[in-house]
Amino acid sequence: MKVSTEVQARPLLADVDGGMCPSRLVLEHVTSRWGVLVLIALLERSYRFSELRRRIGGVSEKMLTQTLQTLERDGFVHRDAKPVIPPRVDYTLTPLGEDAARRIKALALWTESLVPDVEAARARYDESRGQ
Amino acid sequence: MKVSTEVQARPLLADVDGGMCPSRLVLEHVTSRWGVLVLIALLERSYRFSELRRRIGGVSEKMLTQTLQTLERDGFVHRDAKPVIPPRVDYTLTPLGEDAARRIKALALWTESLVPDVEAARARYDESRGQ
DNA sequence: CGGTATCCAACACGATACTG
DNA sequence: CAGTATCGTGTTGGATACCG
Repeated sequence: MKVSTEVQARPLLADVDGGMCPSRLVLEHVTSRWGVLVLIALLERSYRFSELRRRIGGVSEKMLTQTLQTLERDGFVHRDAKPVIPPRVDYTLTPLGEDAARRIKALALWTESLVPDVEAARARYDESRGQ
Repeated sequence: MKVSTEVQARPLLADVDGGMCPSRLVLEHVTSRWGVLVLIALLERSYRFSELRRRIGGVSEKMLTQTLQTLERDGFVHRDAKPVIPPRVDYTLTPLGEDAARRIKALALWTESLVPDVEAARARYDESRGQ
């Protein structure tokens, strides 16, 4: 039996041979530009496609589709396509998605609260060299 | 004085006129590919440039430099350049950076714990259409 | 309505070479 | 050692047009 000579032999989020580690991919999906906004929006209620698009604002159809597909594939979002005319598709969070959304929202709120500090730090940094 | 007519008038992380909102930028910096790894590494101790580069692995000089500069400018990382020959530069977390790093690390750990669920979800998704 | 397909510009990123 | 500068390329993401 191999003795554990190294604690944390594979560092957190380290890449594997050719490509990113799986957890890095998940992290990327839930913190992606539109992924964050989708998760936070769906936390309040379920949305239809175009409704969600208006709710978020500034997202192209392509990117919203792509984001929703990725989140659905990862098991964060449930897609409910009703076979009616005109088509109607509702998106909701799965239990996993709710967990993710709450964490991401907390992070987003913390980030917002941080903005003044960060902008002050940037001003200091820029002034100390830009001048 | 302006009265607050709208609760949540500007949705969380919404973009402003031409460009991303400030908090989105901060979120992007701390969750960026190398930003995450830098913060987590510096949480254990301070590192010199090349030391940090080896510790992380797979990061180019350019990207590490860029990441460190961004994090320094935002006030998450402190850069201590000692005027000696050969040059020696130590990087440490600021108090703000420690806060960020702990949150990011928690998120990363949660993400890792999630990988089996996500991979199972993906397998289900792919099978239900790929076939 | 809820997508898909295609095109294209912008940029992120790595490799390499060079500097203080 | 700790960067900076430059270049080339692959990916990202928006606009547009079309489909069931």
